[in-house]
Amino acid sequence: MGLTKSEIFTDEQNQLSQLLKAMAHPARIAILQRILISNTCICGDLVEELGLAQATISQHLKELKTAGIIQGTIEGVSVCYCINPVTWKMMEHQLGAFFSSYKGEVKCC
Amino acid sequence: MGLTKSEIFTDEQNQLSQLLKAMAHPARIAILQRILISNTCICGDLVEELGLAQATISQHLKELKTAGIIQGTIEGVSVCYCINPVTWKMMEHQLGAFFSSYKGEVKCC
DNA sequence: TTAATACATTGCAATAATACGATTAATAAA
DNA sequence: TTTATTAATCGTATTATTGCAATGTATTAA
Repeated sequence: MGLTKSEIFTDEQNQLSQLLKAMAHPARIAILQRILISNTCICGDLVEELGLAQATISQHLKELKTAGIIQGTIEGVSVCYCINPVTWKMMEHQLGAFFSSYKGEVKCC
Repeated sequence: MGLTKSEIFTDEQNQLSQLLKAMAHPARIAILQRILISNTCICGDLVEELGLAQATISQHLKELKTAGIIQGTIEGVSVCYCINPVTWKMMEHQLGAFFSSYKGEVKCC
C-alpha cells in the first residue's frame, strides 16, 4: 500500500530511521560536509557550490532542519545554518553503539 | 523530475548516501538489530517477529543485500543472512569520521 | 517608497519506495 | 514422485521523494 507501518516498530527504530533518511541523500551529505568544514554557518553559498536550483537547496535544508540535524537563524537578509549539537551527539552515540555491537564474524554464513 | 542528480556529487557522497538509504527504514533497522543480537543468522523468523508480509520482508532483505550491508547463503530450504563484515566496518569507520569531524559549537547561530 | 537581495513556498511532473497477494522456484520430507 | 516448506519474484495500488519554475515574503539599500 506504500505506507510505512511505523506503529509496529519501536520509537528508537522509527527515530533512527528518520534521522538516517534525512541524511540519505548526496546533496544533504554535501550540505552537512560543507557546514562541518566552514564551522561558521553558510546559506546561499550552497546554491553556488552545489549544482542545484535554489528551491531545491532550500528544500533539502528544510528536511535537515525538520529532522533536527541542523538549525538556522535569520542573519539580516540571509539565513545562517549550523549543526544542531544535541541531535548530532545523540546520533553519533546511537550509531556508534549500533555499529560497535557487531562482534565480528563468528563463522556463520 | 524526481531523479537524483548523482553525477554532480562525489563518489563518496553517493556511496555513503546509498548505504544510509538502505538502512533508513524501521523494518531494516529491526532486521539488522535482529541479526546483531542472534549473532548466528536468521531467515523466515523475521516474518513472524516483525509484523510484515513475507514478500515485504524478502524485499527489505534484498535491499540490504544489494547495498552490501548483509549477505545470505542458502541453508537447505531456508536462507541464512548475516552482516557483511567488510561493508559494516567500512561504514562504521566512515560514519565515525563524519560525526567526529564536528568540533562542537563555536558560537555560530 | 522603491528596488534589490536572499530564502521560503507552492504547484507540477517524473521517478522511487512501501506493502501485499499471487505466483514461481527450489529443496526437504513422505 | 508427490507434497510441504521456504523464500524470491511479479504485478499492482498507494504514497513519498526529487527537482525546478514561478511566486511569495521579508529585509536591506537607494
